[in-house]
Amino acid sequence: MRSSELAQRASVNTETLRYYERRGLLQPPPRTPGGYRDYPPAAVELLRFIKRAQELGFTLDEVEELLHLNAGGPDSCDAARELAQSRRADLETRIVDLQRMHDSLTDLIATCELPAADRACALLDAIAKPTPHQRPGADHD
Amino acid sequence: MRSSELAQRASVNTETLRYYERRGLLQPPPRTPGGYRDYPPAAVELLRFIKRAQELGFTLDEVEELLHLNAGGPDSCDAARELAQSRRADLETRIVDLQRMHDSLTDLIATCELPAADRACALLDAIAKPTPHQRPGADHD
DNA sequence: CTGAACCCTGGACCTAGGTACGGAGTCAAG
DNA sequence: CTTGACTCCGTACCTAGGTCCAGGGTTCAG
Repeated sequence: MRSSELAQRASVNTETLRYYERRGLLQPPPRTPGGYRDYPPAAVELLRFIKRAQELGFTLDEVEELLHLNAGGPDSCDAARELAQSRRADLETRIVDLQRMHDSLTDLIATCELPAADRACALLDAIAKPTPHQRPGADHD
Repeated sequence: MRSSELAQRASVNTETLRYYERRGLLQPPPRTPGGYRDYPPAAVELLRFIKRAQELGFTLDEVEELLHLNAGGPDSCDAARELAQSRRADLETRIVDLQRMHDSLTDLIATCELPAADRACALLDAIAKPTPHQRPGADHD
């Protein structure tokens, strides 16, 4: 199938196909006599794999690794699992970080909601200071 | 104080100071007769404000907004609070997304750990398919 | 006075993952 | 044969937030 058909079926831009090919993520497909790319039907699945993996937080470099792993033997499965576990650990760290930011913002907003007639903005003030989550004085270099 | 001193005290690169100035985030400081930037002591606090806000997930554009807000009257406090609330809502969304990715990866890894002598890699296989979290057939266009 | 250490500038470069553009070739319909 | 849609290619551009560089000026100690 042609670029635009594949692009449409996989919900990506045609330029993205070229980009992936340049990156080595997609095998260069055979060409028609006129020089047009002629993708096999399986390319749709492959692109969906890529998009799905991206959704799971894999970078394109990692997706490429996954793809090479897929081409390898049963040992590759262990390597793939390790990659997934490592990605999962990253995710856990990021979730904790975001949770902490979220809690800090909640504190900030609460501060701001205190009734105070002619206050300076407590929120802006509070951002400037070390958070209550940090040891007081820890930032005091 | 000089660029390098400020940079060191605020734990940023001196180039970052110039960058912030270019962006309008930092007021151009007065210059010494020799043309060197001469920052007031308060600049350290300002930079810490910026870095802290970034940690909280604000973009530099938003930080700039926050700074302008700070220069405004008491009404600005409400605007700042709204910004913080909106940022907090974003954070909530992102946390849920990451959590979902995390759960998907856990499923994937579990699949992979099933004993299966001469399996094809279940994980790679599983990524290619719609997740169990999605309606089966929803992806079936 | 000299050399080191610092600072100045505009502009290029970086990551990641694309997206857009211009000019030319191809293909199918009319 | 012409027209319009599609595709080709290389290259430039985009976001966000910086970072680095070359070539020059300043400052200070010795």
